[in-house]
Amino acid sequence: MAVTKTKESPETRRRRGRREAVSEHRRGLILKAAREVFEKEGLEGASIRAIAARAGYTAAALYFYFDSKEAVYAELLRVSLSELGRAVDGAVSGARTPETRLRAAAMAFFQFYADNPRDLDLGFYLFRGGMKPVGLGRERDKALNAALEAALRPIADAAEAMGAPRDEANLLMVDVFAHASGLLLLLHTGRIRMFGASASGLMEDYIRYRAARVGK
Amino acid sequence: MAVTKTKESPETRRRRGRREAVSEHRRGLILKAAREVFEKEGLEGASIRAIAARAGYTAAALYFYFDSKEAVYAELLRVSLSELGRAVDGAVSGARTPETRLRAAAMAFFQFYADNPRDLDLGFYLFRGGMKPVGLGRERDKALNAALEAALRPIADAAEAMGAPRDEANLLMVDVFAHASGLLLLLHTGRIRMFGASASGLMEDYIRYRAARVGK
Amino acid sequence: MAVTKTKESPETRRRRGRREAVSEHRRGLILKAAREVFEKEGLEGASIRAIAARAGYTAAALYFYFDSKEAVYAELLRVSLSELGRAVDGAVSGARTPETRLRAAAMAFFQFYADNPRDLDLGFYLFRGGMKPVGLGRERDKALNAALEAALRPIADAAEAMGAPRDEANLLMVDVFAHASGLLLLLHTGRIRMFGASASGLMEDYIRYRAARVGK
Amino acid sequence: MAVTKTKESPETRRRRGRREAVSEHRRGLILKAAREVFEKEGLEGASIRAIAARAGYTAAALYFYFDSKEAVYAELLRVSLSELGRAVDGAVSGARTPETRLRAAAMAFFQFYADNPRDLDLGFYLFRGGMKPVGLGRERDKALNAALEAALRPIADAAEAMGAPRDEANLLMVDVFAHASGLLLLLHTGRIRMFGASASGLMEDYIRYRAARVGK
DNA sequence: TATGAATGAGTATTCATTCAT
DNA sequence: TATGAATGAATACTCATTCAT
Repeated sequence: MAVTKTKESPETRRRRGRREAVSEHRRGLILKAAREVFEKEGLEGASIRAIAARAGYTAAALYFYFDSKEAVYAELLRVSLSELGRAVDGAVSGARTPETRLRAAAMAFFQFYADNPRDLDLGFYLFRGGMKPVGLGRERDKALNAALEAALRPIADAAEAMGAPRDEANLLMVDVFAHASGLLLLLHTGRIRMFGASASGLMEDYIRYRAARVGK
Repeated sequence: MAVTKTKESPETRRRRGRREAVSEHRRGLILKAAREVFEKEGLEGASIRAIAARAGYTAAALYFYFDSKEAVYAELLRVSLSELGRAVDGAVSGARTPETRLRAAAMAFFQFYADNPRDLDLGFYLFRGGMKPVGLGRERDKALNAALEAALRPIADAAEAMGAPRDEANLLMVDVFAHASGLLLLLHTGRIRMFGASASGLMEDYIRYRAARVGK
Repeated sequence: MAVTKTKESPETRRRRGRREAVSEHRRGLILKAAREVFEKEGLEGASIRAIAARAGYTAAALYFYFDSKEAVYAELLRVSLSELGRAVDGAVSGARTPETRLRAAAMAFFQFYADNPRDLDLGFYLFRGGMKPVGLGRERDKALNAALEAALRPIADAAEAMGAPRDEANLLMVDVFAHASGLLLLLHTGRIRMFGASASGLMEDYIRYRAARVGK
Repeated sequence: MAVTKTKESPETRRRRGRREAVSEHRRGLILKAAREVFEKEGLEGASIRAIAARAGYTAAALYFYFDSKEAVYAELLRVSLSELGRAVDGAVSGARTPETRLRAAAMAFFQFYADNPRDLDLGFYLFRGGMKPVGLGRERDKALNAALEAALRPIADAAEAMGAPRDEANLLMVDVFAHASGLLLLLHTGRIRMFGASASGLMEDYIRYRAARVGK
């Protein structure tokens, strides 16, 4: 280091704390702007310039807060997944029996994305250029995948509590994930309406019958 | 205008017919090229120039055959959906009982996209920028949706033949569509592998149990 | 190919010839512009935009004529080296004895760069970022190096004709190359003047004494 | 202004001295960092930010010690030239006769840059964008040129000691400078290897024959 | 019908520098 | 003295599209 670092005075510490808080806040504003642009323009239109402009910044300024465009999206996705996780956990915690926990978790997962269509897009962003995984860097990728899996985990846990062997519980979890994803896809692309069906109704039916089969 | 429009002479008509046939053929060549480029490079790499080059044309020349890049993709999708329809019809036609028809149709649908991932991308391309419908013009959109529905119809038909009321048969069809879509999504994004599951196995399980419930 | 290629009509051929000539001419104009920008702004300022602007084009248009910025410079350098070669060959061809050929070749090399300082820069461009070879692609690089060597070759040839063994002739050639380069460097950076010396005088002295030692 | 300027108290003066010493020291640390970055990344990679980071500073902080990026380089070059001077002086001081002094000085000059290629880059940096003098301000420029000349001076001195008139001694010095520069250029750009020659061998040959001609 | 030519808007990212604190 | 924040200009290159010929 270039200077001898003495212990921080309380005043200095306070100032630094304030500065960091402000910085964190601005980071948040940029993320918010990113979300908005992304909501209005879709993933393709969400250029670094557009995001910066919406946040009241120069494009160059964003690089002070994020390393790259990918980093912005990764952060957005991270937050999204953690909210998803909270939503599922919250739903599960209010349920007594394994059966109700299973249904609560599955429906919470479904409902989260039904209510926040853009979060679904965000999840799909990991797989850009058609369906080719994009990889935001190995580590970040792993962390995001782990967060997704964590959000789904309560489903498998409930199934196990109902007496399903672990493998079966896992398959059930994946199956629920798939069904929810499919319905959400149809829902958000207007195809459910096209067939005159109700997405959450279908989800509930599915989960009811699926749950009934657990452990048999 | 000063030009007197006379009725077409037979000779003129014949010539025009030939010209149109030739033109149609060249359109086909371009589509073929587009498919190939698209298969090799994915949606992102499939630029108008790349397609044109592969077809032995200049980029500018493509605009004689298609209005825009979108139009090329729409056409590709149209062909894809009609192939899907044929695949499903073919599978159904070999099945005797309604039950086997139901399973055959559903699995054919699933398998078509499992085998041709790019066709799935193409389907999703209609909803680019995440899930925002791109709208290639109302009419074209309608036609494509109709083609998709036609490909799924045998599923509902089989369900009806098994005794399900029309509404329920329709819902079943949508549900199958959703489940297949979800599994395919997971499959093509590597998430099925991540959870150690087999997509077509899950699809078969799903359809078996689903079929068992028809009419009850 | 998309169309059946029939033999070109004379009219078509003529037209194509004209078009190609025009195109070639415009390529030349761009190269000229590049040279000028490069002369005024130096290598650092010679951006693709600046060149395009000077040529009356959009930056994007340049890519119709050249694959990349490097390609523009490579072409410039190629022309420069071929002119250098011609200059040396011309000088040599007017000399009768090996001794005069040696001097003529060396002085022609020196004089070419003394008269055209920017061509020297161009040569150094191959080695950008300090002295790190940049490599315009292996093949192009090789071709340019070969052109340079060809321009110097007459020096070694003359030395051999004077009785020097091949190895010694080659070393002489390199030595001449080095001395000329050094003097030119000093000349173009104003250092010769700083020491009150005459670059071409020094070059002549050097070559005279050097020639006297050949074969001894 | 309303401020009464009083004579500095001894205490104030002492404090100021300490402050300046500290400042000078930190300047040195930055220069050291600059040198290191520059050695690792070359001129292109040596951004103000990279240098600052290595020195443990923010980019902005550098501007308290240097006026601009150019200024940093100028300072680096100044140090480099003074080291060059020391190297030459050291070599000369160990030599008894004028002849050996001449050879020692010339070879020390050559060897310094052969061993420290980055110092050569630094020298060329003054003439960036090809050969266009960059001008760090007239004065600085003059100082740097003087330092270079001082490093070369022993060569001319030795020649004079051998009996050469001053003018001839000066020309010899320039000629040696040129030859060394040329060989170094070829050496650092890989062209010596290309012709299968040894740079220091050629330098030694050159200086030997050149020395033999002094005074005749 | 097809081409060559050209454009304008767009991409992410880097950089030296400035300034209020 | 030093920092965090911000900027504006710059970079090479790509793309879908248009238009005169």
